[in-house]
Amino acid sequence: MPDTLSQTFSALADPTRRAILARLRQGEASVSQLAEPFLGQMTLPGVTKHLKVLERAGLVTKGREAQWRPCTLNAAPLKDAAEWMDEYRVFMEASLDRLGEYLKTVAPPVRESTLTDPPTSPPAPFDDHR
Amino acid sequence: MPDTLSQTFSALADPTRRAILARLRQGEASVSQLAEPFLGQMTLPGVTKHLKVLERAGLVTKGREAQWRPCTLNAAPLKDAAEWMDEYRVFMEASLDRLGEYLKTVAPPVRESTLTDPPTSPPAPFDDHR
DNA sequence: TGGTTAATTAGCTGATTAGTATAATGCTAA
DNA sequence: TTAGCATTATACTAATCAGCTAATTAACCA
Repeated sequence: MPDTLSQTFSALADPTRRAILARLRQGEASVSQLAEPFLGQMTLPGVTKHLKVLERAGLVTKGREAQWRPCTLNAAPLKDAAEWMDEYRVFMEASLDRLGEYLKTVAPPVRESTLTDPPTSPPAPFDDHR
Repeated sequence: MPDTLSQTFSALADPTRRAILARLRQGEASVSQLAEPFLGQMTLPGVTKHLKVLERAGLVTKGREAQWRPCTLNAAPLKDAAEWMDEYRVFMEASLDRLGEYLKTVAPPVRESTLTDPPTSPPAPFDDHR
């Protein structure tokens, strides 16, 4: 019984599923419409399974229209994921700063604009064990 | 051979691993320090495995300090994930707007501040198949 | 040298996942 | 009522994952 956030991240951890979500940004689509780009590499039941994962994660909602199941994007669960990530925003910058420092030691500076700020998160000392 | 983004999301799809990352925001920590909060529910080798997943995803770097392996957070891979999510920002809002609309039909409005804007992404019509 | 601590490896189990092929369901239209 | 399309269900395989115990490596200290 995985928590919601894990289910969301898990659903996103597959390129086929991410492509389906990207396709749904352009609007509703039926299952076979969604499957069409993948039918070279995957069968229709395969796509159905991926859709079920997205559905379980609440990222896709399936309607009914005669024999079609128009699927729509529901990005609400992404909100939680994005909020979780926001906590790491400052560390993303810090990592890039570190990367910048590293590059400066390897290659001559190539006229970067703003790489001058002090590191945003001073590393805490490693206080041995216990 | 999963792509980088899938590896990142996959690594995040576990509460233990997310807790480890959260812990590392406060600075370096040894493996046993990281394991300590989980030792009630999990053994040390279990934590080592989770750390290996995080390491493979590039989210954690392990150093050497005598018999300890001080682990540090590397949030750089999160940058890509965050950028991927940014494409869905507008749809997160749209979902919330839809939620707001729905709530308005169910309960009397409870003095919400700004819930007045038109939907940010007009739903595209479902053009049957083909 | 031997003992202790930190961490990993190896080998196992059970659960989950991604994929397949084929069969079944449900709807529309002739 | 039957044919045909869209979708899902079933049943199977192979691979991966999360967890365990027990054993091993590696470093320190006395």
